[in-house]
Amino acid sequence: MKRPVYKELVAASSRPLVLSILAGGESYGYEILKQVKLLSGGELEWSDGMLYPVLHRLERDKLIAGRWQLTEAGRRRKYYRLTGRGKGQLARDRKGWMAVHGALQTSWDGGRV
Amino acid sequence: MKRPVYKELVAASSRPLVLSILAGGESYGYEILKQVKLLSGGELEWSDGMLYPVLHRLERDKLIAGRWQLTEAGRRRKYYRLTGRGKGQLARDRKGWMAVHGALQTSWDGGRV
DNA sequence: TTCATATACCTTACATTGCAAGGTACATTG
DNA sequence: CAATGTACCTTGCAATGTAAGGTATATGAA
Repeated sequence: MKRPVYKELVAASSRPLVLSILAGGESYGYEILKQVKLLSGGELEWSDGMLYPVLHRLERDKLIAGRWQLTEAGRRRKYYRLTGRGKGQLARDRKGWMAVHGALQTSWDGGRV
Repeated sequence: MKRPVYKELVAASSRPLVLSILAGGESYGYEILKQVKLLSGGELEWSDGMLYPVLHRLERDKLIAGRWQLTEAGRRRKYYRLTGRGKGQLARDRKGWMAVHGALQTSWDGGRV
């Protein structure tokens, strides 16, 4: 049984990862869950109870925009796309992430600055 | 005025970064704050109101161990060192971080898996 | 002397977040 | 007809940083 990534790390990566996935084209909740698993080589498995509130927040903040769609099979889906604001936020998140990653790398390499 | 890193990212990196700094030798709160700033090239500036509770939690969980010391100047400091448990936690945190970082990198590179 | 700055520690109220657990609904497969 | 997969949603709980406040001492400048 794989030990899951600690939740603070999930919280830190959820927005950049969702925005980044949507930067590659429209997607919907259930599919995003599978994309995250695929992107991480199976290392990350998000719960849906965590993802849907994330999507609602991102939509509320106008970083993504959603539209309901019916599949031929008769199933409802909510497709999301990245907005202009979302693109900007993704760039900032990425920059912040890389800053922290750099600090961690440096400290892991022995901490010589 | 620099926009600070979002708080979820601070939460995700605080434990691994503190443990990693202490893996390089004993240190104390005030100094750790400066080391973080240095390690990140000035990109990260933690507040002390965030760090002290982190140190208390890590000590409570036996990942670090503290001892009070008086400087010649007459100032009190609480020095912390990494414990065996702390070493193990650092290794796991690092693994988790790299898993998430890998997923982000892949998605930033275009998402082809 | 007096004032500001740096050192060095601590705590509380508040908003935010993932997690666990629960729910609804329909299609497909055995 | 039962189990599984798809696809969405919500609530209660614990944990966390932020902002703001506090205490205390040393140093250096006006």
